[in-house]
Amino acid sequence: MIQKLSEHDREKLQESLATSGQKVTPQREIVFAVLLAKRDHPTVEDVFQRARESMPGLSLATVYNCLETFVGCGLVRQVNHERESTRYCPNLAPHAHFRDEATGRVHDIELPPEILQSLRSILPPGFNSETIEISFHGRSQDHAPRPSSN
Amino acid sequence: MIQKLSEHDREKLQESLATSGQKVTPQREIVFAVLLAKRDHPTVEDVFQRARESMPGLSLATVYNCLETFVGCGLVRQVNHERESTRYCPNLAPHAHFRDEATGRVHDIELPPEILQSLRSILPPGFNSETIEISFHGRSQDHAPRPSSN
DNA sequence: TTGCACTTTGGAATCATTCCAACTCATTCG
DNA sequence: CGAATGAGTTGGAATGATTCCAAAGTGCAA
Repeated sequence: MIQKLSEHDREKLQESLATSGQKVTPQREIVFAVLLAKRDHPTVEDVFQRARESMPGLSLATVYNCLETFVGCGLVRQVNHERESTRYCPNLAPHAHFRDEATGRVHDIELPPEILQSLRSILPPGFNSETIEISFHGRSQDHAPRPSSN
Repeated sequence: MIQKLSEHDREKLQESLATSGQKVTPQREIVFAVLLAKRDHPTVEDVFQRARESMPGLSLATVYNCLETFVGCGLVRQVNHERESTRYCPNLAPHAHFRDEATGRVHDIELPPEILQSLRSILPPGFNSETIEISFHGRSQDHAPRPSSN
């Protein structure tokens, strides 16, 4: 069972929603409380299950709505931005990706070894990573089709 | 229409496949050629469309199979590793994620501002990024449930 | 009380991906 | 040669996450 929001968290919720003309509802309170209660990066389904313990009538659609709302007003982040079709690239050198939100295009960004190295160094002991994925999201002025080198 | 593979690329294909006991087939040649021809990070559907121009009977399932095979033998990379359910987290401070492949759990990794800064600096001029997503994939020794701070 | 804007809801629809059973084709073996 | 084997391919069905939609609910303001 999920604890009620603290006064402070309720205010945060209320304010964030208000800035985009939206309201606090019992459903939103519970969904937000679920996210704060256990920070294990739950899926929508997880949130749904947990929230239902406190509000059995809650619907899955509402959970989707709440989460989208929260992301929209900056209360919460999505861990997997990339929920579109999987893309493939034959560039095996270490590189990052830049996704242009205007065009949907994805560009390769070269990744200097020092950076890769320093990234690896921020992992706490006991964490061993085989791959690192880095993706930038934004806009680029480069809208011309680039030569497809080979 | 896709150009045939160069001798060199065909060999690369042949060797990579051979190491995992697999063979070169016309379908695989075309799919690989499609990937090399235009390095724009195509989706499976894109690859399917392009490959069909050269081989009208090709099926979508085969394209999925080929791509999976290529990823398996290291010929090609997937741009979006994260093709599972979207996850959410209320940690708004800049941080990276570490996904433990053994448990499926996702951990937050603190991200020092210098690193964030140096990452931003590798973007070529004209690229403006609002968000950077960094995710490590590997194994961690930390399998104990961590206290869910709040 | 009525109207309006925002919400919630359940079910249908969509979309990427996976699964599966039938089929092809080259190779091996008797 | 002709059957058996096995990797590979195929189309269609199944799955799973997510989105869409239309109907109903909930204040609040005029």
